[in-house]
Amino acid sequence: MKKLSIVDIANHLNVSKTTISFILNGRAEEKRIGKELVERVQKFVEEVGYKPNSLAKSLRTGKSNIIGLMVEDISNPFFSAIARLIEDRAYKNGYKIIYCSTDNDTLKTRELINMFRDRHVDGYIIAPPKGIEDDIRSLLKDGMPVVLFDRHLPNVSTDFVEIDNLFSSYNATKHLIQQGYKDIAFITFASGQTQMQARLQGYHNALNESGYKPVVEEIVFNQNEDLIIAPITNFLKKNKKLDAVFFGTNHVGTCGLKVINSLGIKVPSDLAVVSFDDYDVFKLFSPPVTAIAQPIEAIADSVITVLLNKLNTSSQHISSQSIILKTDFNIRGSSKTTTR
Amino acid sequence: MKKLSIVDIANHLNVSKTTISFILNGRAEEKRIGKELVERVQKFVEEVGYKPNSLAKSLRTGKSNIIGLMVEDISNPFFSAIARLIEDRAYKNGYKIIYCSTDNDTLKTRELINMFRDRHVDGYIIAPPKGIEDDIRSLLKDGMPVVLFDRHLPNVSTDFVEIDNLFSSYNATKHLIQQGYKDIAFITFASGQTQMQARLQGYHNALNESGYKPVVEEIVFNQNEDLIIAPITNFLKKNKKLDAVFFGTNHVGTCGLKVINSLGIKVPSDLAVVSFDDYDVFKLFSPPVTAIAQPIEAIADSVITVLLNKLNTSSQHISSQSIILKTDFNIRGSSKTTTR
DNA sequence: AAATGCAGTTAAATCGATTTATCAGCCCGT
DNA sequence: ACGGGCTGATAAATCGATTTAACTGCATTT
Repeated sequence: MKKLSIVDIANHLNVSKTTISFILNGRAEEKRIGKELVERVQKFVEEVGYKPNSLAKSLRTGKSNIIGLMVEDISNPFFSAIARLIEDRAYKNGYKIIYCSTDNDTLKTRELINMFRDRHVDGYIIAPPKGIEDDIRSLLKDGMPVVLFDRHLPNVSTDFVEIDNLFSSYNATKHLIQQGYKDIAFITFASGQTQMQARLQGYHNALNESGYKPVVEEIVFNQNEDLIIAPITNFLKKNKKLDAVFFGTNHVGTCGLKVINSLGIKVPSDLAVVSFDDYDVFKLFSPPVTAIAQPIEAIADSVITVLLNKLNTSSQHISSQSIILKTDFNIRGSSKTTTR
Repeated sequence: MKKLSIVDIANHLNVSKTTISFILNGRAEEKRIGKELVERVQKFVEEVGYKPNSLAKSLRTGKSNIIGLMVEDISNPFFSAIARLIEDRAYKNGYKIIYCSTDNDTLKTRELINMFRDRHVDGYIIAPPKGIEDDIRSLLKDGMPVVLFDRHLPNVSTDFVEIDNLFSSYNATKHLIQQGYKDIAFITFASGQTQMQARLQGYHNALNESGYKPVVEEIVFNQNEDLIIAPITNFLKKNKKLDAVFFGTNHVGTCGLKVINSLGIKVPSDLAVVSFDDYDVFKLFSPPVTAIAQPIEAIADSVITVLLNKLNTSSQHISSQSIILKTDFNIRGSSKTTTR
């Protein structure tokens, strides 16, 4: 028993396949097809469970109902949580997701974009690495709906969803200062991306206001965790006079906590800790780590809303919108209970 | 400048599109096409960067080069880590991934399978919920390559990749017993799936050997974490005489630790903790939690190897294979340093 | 009576590839 | 001089849908 095609249906009912197609696409009324026939067709289609071949459909219409989702790394809890929510919303709206991890590698991302393009995805959701500007522009030029998130590309005019990195970072640093900490380091991944630049800036702004000296350590990203732990270890060993650290991402923060544990550093008496991106590790560490929580649901909602909007309105006239969301600052045990 | 089709190429070179197709598919030799012509075509194709429309290709050949990946929940670190690795391997072999989270919901899974099927994915990688047996059988009947992982369906004969749940669980329980613990509870999600049944069995086996009484608490899964934390809290409050708990999954384990913290229970003096599925939270908890680590890379490798194998050998004669992998038992601080 | 309009339906073109079947020369042997 | 066997290439069918353009009656205008 092969899969049925529209021709099989048409033959069986002694009707033209054109008619079937019109009926199935809800254009029966528009095409003035008799109610009785419409019903007969619908009943039969239902009965045999006929589903149009979506490939053929896509080939003809140019629409695939697939959204390409490119995150930095799906195994990062921040991205996997967002992916999960985006997936839900997308499926609910009749879209499927093809996803991939870019590793912030421009070349890899370029290849993946081409792959998506080749697959005729209808829209793109991308956490873009630097250097991918031209590829995104090229997508836009061809009228593809693109929404960036987590960061944006300053020289590309496109829709994006972000959080208020500058303020969040400023605020967290300020918090440490108010707690009495003076030698506050900022440890993060080396990255020219906007979100990290903003976080760095926020940190600097807060320190400047108080006249404290910034100490920034930039780690080169690597899939191998040991190569992240090693430089953090060196850094903390060298800078013994630090009394607080601010980690720029959840991943750095987690590695940082591992270092702190292995060096036997006491939190917060030896060293206070704050991190960007809240998650279970920070909640469960002893003492729990104060962290900046991104509004994951709101991000996912905004992203998908903006994208669906672009997908449904063919008008190219809408100028691109930037959505900047607020973060939550979750102050936890260590800093609250400590007075110095 | 529209996208080029094979006809454009053919016209421009004054050659038949058939010829172009043969050359591009490496059948030039077989079809005795002149070397000179082959070169001319290849050069031009390279020059203009022509890529065949993969939809049209898929429509004709029936192959989509897409693998459907269905995990329980992509935001669970265990699954997202595996997804990441599978993604890498798949892309390296020219396959893309469409993924989705089943939530262990049979109905949702059924719909997703149909969606995948509709999209003509070439193969399926599934962590199957119960009740989906018939759908899987139907896939197999139609000759679709299917690999299950993390669990299997006892009444469906298909390839699957798993870990040795029974032994791992037995071993972990045994470890607690050897440390001197007597009142050991097993807390997990209620689930009829094979992996959980095996874990339960292992726990029971170990306790039976020692003549201790099993105490099992099964939590109903819920997306809302509060509804997981609440029953665990009740359970721990009611069973004050417990001296150890064994959590059946990373998610339960994490929630369990939250409960332990909020109740002010001291680990391991009040309560020793062991969990299935190792990850950062367990490593960084104080004291670090002993955990059973699944060999994530090996699982991903096995899954993709088995699937690619099935995809490349059209012969249906190969009987299905089951791969059972060993786990690592990571004994950490709490249990090692404590003697009772 | 020819023209127009409309309701109801459909034949045929199209999307962009792959694959089957065939064809035009040319050489060879008988 | 004619069938057979190569070589090198292609026309046409096919995959399964959508969409355009047209066609058949019948009623209504002009």
